[in-house]
Amino acid sequence: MLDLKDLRCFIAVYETRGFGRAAKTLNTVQSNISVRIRRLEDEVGAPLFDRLHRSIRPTAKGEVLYRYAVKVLQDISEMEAAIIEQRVA
Amino acid sequence: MLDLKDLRCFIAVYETRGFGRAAKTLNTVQSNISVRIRRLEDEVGAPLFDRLHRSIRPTAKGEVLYRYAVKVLQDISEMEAAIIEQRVA
DNA sequence: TTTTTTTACGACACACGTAACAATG
DNA sequence: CATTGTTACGTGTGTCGTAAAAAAA
Repeated sequence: MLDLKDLRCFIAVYETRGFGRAAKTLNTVQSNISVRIRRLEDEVGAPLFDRLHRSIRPTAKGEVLYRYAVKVLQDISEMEAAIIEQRVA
Repeated sequence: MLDLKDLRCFIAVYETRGFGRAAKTLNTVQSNISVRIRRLEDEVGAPLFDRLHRSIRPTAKGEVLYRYAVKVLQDISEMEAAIIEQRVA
């Protein structure tokens, strides 16, 4: 089942163009990033990044996912802010 | 940290007006619902439901959360559909 | 007695960080 | 050799369902 951590992880990899750099961003290690991305790819049923020699590049599905993932996390931030401020939709 | 399962759980409780009924909806048991809602309330820092004698009622924060939670889950459904259809944002 | 939520508990699964590996430049 | 992603493993944390409790109608 889809997890928000997977989404945050994917976004970090997409934006930093690297598993190791994403790991630093999220204060964790490469191996955790690796398994999360692989599990995401298993769920999607297709690779999200092309592994090149020394860098990675998002696939077409990766590009699509990124736009939606950003929106979802923005909505969640908005929700959290609304809850503590007691603001109404 | 916020979890999508918590959100689904909260929505089920809100819509069914009961922990037990939510449990049936989600194919689980009351106790799991109870701990998830309590953890959500701990994160929010305030109760989301008023426990009445034989029923529950959402608090003001609960009402606010519900609107946003529904939107978040809708966005996620949209994202999942877009990924398998390769549709662009 | 039935229906509700809460709490305790044991078993299993998952997530995390460490470490080692392979491959590239 | 430095940097990349992958894999294996031990430990801890979490999740799940069962069972029992307490309260109310």
